[in-house]
Amino acid sequence: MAARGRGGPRKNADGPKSPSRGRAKSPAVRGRRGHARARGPSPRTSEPDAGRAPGAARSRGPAPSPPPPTTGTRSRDEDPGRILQRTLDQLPIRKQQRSDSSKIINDVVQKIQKHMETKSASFKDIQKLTTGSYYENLKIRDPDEFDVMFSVPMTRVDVQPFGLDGAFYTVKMKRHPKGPLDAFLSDDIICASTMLKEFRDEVKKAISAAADVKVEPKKTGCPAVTLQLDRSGTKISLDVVLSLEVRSCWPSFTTDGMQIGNWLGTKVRKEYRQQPFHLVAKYEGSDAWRISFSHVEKQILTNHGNKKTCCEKNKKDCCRKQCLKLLKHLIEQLKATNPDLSKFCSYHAKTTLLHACTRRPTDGEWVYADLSQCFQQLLKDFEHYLKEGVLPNFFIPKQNLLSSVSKKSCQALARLIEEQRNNGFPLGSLSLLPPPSAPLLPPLPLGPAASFSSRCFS
DNA sequence: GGATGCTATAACAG
DNA sequence: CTGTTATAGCATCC
Repeated sequence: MAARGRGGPRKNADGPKSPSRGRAKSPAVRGRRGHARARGPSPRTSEPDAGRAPGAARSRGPAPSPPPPTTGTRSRDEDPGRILQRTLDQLPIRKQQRSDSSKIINDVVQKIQKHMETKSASFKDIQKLTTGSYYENLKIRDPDEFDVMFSVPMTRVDVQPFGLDGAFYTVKMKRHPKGPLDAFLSDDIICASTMLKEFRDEVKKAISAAADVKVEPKKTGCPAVTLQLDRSGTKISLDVVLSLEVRSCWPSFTTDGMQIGNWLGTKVRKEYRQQPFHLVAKYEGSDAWRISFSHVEKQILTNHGNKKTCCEKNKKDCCRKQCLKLLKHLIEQLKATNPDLSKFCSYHAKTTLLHACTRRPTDGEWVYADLSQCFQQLLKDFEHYLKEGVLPNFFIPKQNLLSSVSKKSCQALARLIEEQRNNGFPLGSLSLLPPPSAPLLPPLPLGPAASFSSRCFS
């Protein structure tokens, strides 16, 4: 997948399949380390700890476009930027945990991959594609959920929409010689559920020797084979997803989607649209496959700046990813105590951010020091979608990601978020998570964050 | 086709 | 801030 922006000397920036955006970082610019702004619980001095969010309310310099409107509710004496920063500080995955989990996951994934390549006729051409939050560096708190797609490259297929919103498609093989997928065909149409059933069986075989890996029962409509790993106390769930990689023009339902022209540029958009797309299988129902652009999402989020240098070392930092992490965190927190919200997922958050980036395309509208305002605005965006009950898929505008969520749930979440937002610090409740490793220290003198923690949502 | 090298990103220590 | 450690991912070499 993607992540083209990474690795290897880029020979040139305009190879036909390179979505590179001509962004080749010159060698001189490399070696950027992460922004070490999150460093566990902040120092307890009164010094500015939250390195990056000092004066959220301060002037933003020559902003190319008007700042997001500030809500008048900035709270009393506490700097909301600081509260947000303290919350953010609690979200990163700890190094040791990351190391432990990835070791376990990589081991299992490699087993499955090897098995498919060597023991299975139908899936021997499969390609591994890592997707989802963890591999986008957007997973928060615990590395306990991983997504890996196993993708079968297709040549010469006819993809037809199935249904009205452009989310599902049937796949027909055109004039084909005998091939490894013949067993899944009926009238040359690839049957998703048959193929997925066999895939699932192969996954089971691949991990049959591992006592600490369990296969979850299949869930109708869910495209994944979900594995539960429990190795010496570390519990991880791994979604293994079967997909078809289609190298042809994107379906017409996507024509008006992914409006990143003003944000990342029309050239970049064109490059992305020249990449293959994926169709993921699901159980039961029809023989339809659901379309997925997770590889493009990953690239967009990696190369998220209006300017090429966004977030590079010694260049301006933006807060797009931070805003997304905070929104995901907020939704997770609300879900944890509210059963009515079970239908909401992190993809709603991600989609909201993508739309927000197209509406406010310049880096100047996402300056790190303005985290507080940017996040408030993002919450307002989300509330708007909830109140309308309509959140268009970023790639397929006709598809409403809230169509299967009841109006009641949408209203409920909108109200909860509004309440948070109008509270002065929407995140007050959030920053209460106990620090990752036992909080030996008394609450910091900086503010109510710590005392909020046990109060809200409990 | 596996080992290795290089780079991007991030956590984290000083 | 700088430097170190770690995973991920691409490219290249043998």
